Amino acid sequence: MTKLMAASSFAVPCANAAAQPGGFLSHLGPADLRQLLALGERVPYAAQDVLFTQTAPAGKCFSVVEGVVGIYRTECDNRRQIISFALPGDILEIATQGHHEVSAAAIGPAVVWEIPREKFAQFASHRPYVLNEIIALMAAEIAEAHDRMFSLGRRAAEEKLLVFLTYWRNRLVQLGRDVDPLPVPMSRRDIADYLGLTVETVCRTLAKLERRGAIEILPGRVRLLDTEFALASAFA
Amino acid sequence: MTKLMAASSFAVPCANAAAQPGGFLSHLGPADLRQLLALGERVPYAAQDVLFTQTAPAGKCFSVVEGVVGIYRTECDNRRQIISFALPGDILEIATQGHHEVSAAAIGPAVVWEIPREKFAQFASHRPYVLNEIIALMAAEIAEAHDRMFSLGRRAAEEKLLVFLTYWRNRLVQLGRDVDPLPVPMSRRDIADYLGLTVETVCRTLAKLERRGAIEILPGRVRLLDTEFALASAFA
DNA sequence: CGCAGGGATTGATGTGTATCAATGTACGTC
DNA sequence: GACGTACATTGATACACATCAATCCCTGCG
Repeated sequence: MTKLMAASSFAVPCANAAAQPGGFLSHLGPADLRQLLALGERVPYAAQDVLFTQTAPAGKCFSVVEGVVGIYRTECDNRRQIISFALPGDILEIATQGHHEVSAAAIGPAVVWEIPREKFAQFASHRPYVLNEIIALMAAEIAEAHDRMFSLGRRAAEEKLLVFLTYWRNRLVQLGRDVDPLPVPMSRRDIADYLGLTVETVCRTLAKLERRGAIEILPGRVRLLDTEFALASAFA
Repeated sequence: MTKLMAASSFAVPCANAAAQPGGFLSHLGPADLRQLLALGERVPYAAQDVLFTQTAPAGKCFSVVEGVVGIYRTECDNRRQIISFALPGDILEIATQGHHEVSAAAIGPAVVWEIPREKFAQFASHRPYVLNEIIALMAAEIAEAHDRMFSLGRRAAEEKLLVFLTYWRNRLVQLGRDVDPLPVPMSRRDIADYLGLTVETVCRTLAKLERRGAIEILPGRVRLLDTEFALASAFA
């Protein structure tokens, strides 16, 4: 298994970046894919490293290969709202013109595939079907943003946490990860900034859910026990 | 002035829908534009009328011609989060596949230009440059969604109101509207559902801002007096 | 003109979450 | 193995916003 993975990674470098299930350009042929990958480069990041910051010129687009990348917007007074956690296969800033309007930082060690914007534009310009892939990708991003707005504006802390945990589990399941003790690589502060809460409220609410038997808190992980029941009133 | 507007509306029916400044397909030539418009139809709606609802099949896309349309997501228990207020020139559900994941309703009397999805897809299929317009449109929508998430997650009620009012003024300015007493056609409930607050908090916060001399509340309107100062700490 | 109904406003009160503060815990470094 | 630092947790308290309730106001309608 491991050998197989290594072999295919060697044959098509950075295959993860583009061929993740449900990920970007999954419908591209191998020839296109190889050509596209050759235009970019693999860049490793350490935990907390910043990929790009809002207001900076958007010269490249990015695709997560390994690890988790936090996308966030900040205000001058240290307030931060995490927009999303990007996982392998996710594309960042693919249609951004001019300047970034968000920042991105590695949650833990991460590998990112980066391609200069003009090279990608050139690649796409004589492959019209790529544009449709981009549109589908952005449509999914917009739909997810709508979910987030509802959660941020209309859910209480406990429901925010439960929705987040089940969402996060589903994302990892789609990547074929083991989620029985669900890995939670981001800090409590990251979760708080993602949900529009404070660190303390996140801790307390998780503790409350644990006392109730809905979850079990482990170092760096959370075991989901009864979240479907706890969320019964939250889904239409 | 009025005569001129009427004349040009006659020459190119529904011109508003697509040729709004900054609106969709503003770069299309007149021939393309006329052909596209012929594929759809003008539909009038009364206040509160529903254009489409979430989970319904997304058979058409929409462009607001007159009035304001609220885009929102609801939960079974009456909770509602308004995603955005669509104004003339705005396009709705242009890339939605399958089912709507939001609902839309007219805030006041409105006119909407509607085109069957497959007809539009056919129109776009042999005009690759249209796809780039769509991508730019969606990129702007995503950027705005990021703003909204920050506001919903990280701003207090007063700041939410001030940011909303200045945003709304800017949007109307871009449409060439008179904004000195700023028209506010949506109800307090709509504003509350847009900002993630309750009706009462919206009323109270507006009253507080009025007492402070930042705004003046008029029937159906708000005069902005000192919002830039009041927002001094809110912008980076 | 009087009535009815829905939105807007204001008040009294409750509560969820933030804030402030302290302690606990894990991990990296010397 | 001791220390230091950052993160996590828990407690006490404050406050912003929600909730419940009443009144006001405007508009449409008989």
